[in-house]
Amino acid sequence: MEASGSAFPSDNDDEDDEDDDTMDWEDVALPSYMTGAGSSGHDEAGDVTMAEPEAIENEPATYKDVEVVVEGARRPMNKMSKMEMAVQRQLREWMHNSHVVLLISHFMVRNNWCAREDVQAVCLSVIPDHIQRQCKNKDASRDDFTMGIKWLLTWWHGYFTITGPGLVTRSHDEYDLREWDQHLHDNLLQRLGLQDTEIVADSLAFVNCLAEKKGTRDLSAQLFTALLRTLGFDTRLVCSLQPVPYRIPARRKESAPSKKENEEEEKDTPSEMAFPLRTSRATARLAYNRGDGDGDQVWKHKKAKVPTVWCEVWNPHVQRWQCVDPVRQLYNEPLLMEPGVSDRRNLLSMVLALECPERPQGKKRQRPRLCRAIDVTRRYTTKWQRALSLRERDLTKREREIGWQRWSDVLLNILAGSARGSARHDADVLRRLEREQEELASLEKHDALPSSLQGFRHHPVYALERHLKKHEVIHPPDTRVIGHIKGEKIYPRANVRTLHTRETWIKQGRVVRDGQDPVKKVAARAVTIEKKRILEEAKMQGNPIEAELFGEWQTGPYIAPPVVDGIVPKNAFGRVDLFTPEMLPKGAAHLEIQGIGRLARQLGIDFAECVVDFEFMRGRSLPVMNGIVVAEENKAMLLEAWREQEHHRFEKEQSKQQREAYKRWRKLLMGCMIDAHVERDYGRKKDDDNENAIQHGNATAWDRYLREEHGKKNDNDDDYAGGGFIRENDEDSHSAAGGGFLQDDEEEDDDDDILQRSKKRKGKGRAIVSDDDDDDSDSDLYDAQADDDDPDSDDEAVAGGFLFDDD
DNA sequence: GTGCAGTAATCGCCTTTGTGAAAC
DNA sequence: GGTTTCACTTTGGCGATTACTGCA
Repeated sequence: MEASGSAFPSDNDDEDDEDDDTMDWEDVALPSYMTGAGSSGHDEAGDVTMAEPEAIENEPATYKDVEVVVEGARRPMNKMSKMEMAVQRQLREWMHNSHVVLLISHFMVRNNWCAREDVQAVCLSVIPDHIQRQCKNKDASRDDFTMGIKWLLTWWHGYFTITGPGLVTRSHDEYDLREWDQHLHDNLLQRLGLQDTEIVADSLAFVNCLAEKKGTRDLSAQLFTALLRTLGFDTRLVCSLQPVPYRIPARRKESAPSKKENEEEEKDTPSEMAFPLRTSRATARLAYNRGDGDGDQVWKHKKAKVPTVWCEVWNPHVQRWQCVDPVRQLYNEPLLMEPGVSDRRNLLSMVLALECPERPQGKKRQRPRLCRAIDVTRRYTTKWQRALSLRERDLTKREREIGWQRWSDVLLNILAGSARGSARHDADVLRRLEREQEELASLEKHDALPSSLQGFRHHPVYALERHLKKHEVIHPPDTRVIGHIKGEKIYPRANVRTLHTRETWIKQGRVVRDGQDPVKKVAARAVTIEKKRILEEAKMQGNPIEAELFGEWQTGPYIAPPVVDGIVPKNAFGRVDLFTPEMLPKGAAHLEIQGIGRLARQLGIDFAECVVDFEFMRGRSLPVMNGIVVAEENKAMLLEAWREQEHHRFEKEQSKQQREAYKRWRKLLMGCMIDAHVERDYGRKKDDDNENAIQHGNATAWDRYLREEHGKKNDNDDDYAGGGFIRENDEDSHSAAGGGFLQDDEEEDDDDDILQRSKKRKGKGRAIVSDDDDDDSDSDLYDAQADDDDPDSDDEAVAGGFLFDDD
């Protein structure tokens, strides 16, 4: 064979040559970029270099009738893989969830401040007398109650100046994480204009804002909550959380800027993006920048954008919580607290009402208990489903199947339940809570018929045919039509049924009954390479394959053929499908033990591997196995054999370990003996000033080792009783009572001797014993002398292990 | 301000039965 | 030499959904 610069070739190895002689090779001419001929083939140093990718792409190589075209990169460089996207998505979710927790903590701290006695004392000093007098009559009648709140709202409107919006929603893009790394301590928030609310260090600074009479909308609502509590109103601080979204908005292609984009560009500083208002932005900005007193009127106007913090007061006359917006002077107008759809700085997803924290009775200085936070979102939104979707992504099908709960649901349950469990609420408060929950639940159920087509999408009660998914159908066909909208029929959502292919039904343990016609046919889909080829071929022949879909009413439970004479019925692949436990053949047993199939084969027992699922890898579908299926009558025998085999294996393993241990000990001892021999025969010939030689005399290395170890022990503890090797020549100097090897020249280590010796030292020693009954400490030091009268304590002190001997 | 249609982007679901090398 | 175990690798297309824009 000749290879003219071929990359597949032939080293001049003799063996290779022999093999090559039997093969029919063909000479081919390689293009210049592969042979290295031409200018780019070798660099000046003579190293082989790669040709430019463009050259490869532009120069198709032709080998007789075969054309090879090297394609460029299939995926654009900036496009993320699915896995990268999943990682990014996970990161965003963690950021979102963390932000939610931090915001709740923030509002809980503020809520606690609103309940402090020192804060309320300052509040009382600023509230005019006539309002205080009016509020004292709040329990007299419904009108007095309402009037007290309205007077307070009016006074507050003139008293407090709004300087900013408070916390708002910001997108991921606005937080440049690279900058965070570099300037974390550089008050970056303020510099980037992301400081939406004032920094209040403690309750003193908080109440100082009341004296300064100005602050953000958030602060206004928080201080107003403190005022209401001061006047004896049962008040909750309500906050609509504005965390960073877990979803990234769709990135638009670069095109001519729209009108709105142009408007955005007009903004001078990032901070102004945080103040969206329906009233002219320019007016608000000018007023705010000037710092004149009228600027805040823009925030307080009834048509101003909705704030994210407000209050709720319990009205005993109507037995309901009523909302109070101190910023816009609104009372009991819950639906006006919902932000407009165009307001992207205020997304209503989770509204929490923080109750007044209880202070433990008789302990004024003690911290208040954790306050209860109730999810009251449904009271303030007409778009409940949208609020839920903004909270958190839906669980995937798999997550639902394995019983996961939404993170936000778990969190809200904890927030609502923790205080319920810990605080001492009277029956009245609990009843009030239950009633509120019922009221909120009914708000969801009694949704009015939507007025737009879009409103029917995902509606829990109603459905339109146009919104049915690919695998959905209205069943039965003669379902009663509830009404019409713009000429389209409205059906009950309960009659929307999901369809599946035969294979999908089998995975759910159901099988399509004989003679059933498919309800719907859709284009078949393929994922595996093999299936794709089949589909493509069918398409080219003009007969595209369609997938047949069936409804649950057309299926019945899957019943596998039974076991006969110990033989397990198998599918075409020699296995048993066991996607659900009900699919187990009658008379069979499922053994979920890995490797038991081998034993069954050895014993001549018929069995089949179990397929419980499929997974996808490299464009192929692979079955997921879990154990085997055998005939029920063989189960006991097989399990017994398995136990025996395991026992045998365990013993074998143990003896192997033991052999290994002996081997290592032998090696160590042999080494020591050789060392000792060398030392004895040649060591003494060394220099006389070698201290070791003089000191140890004829002692072997093993002896020296033991002495050194012994010496170390003496340095650490005068008496060692924990175990190991101890050589004892002097009774008074050492004692070993805890275990291990005791070598005593004069006496055997019987218990009486040990007790006697320990009693000699009793006056001096102490032992560490543990006392599990004592909650305050895990272990206590007992003075042995103090327990002189208790004979049991003597034993315990000895057996405890540590004896300190002053000798 | 609201709803609708169109567009673009994200994201979840569907699919459905291996292979070769190393270890035992 | 036969059998078992382990590692390999993280598709990709389509439909549903959502955000956004312009228009009525």
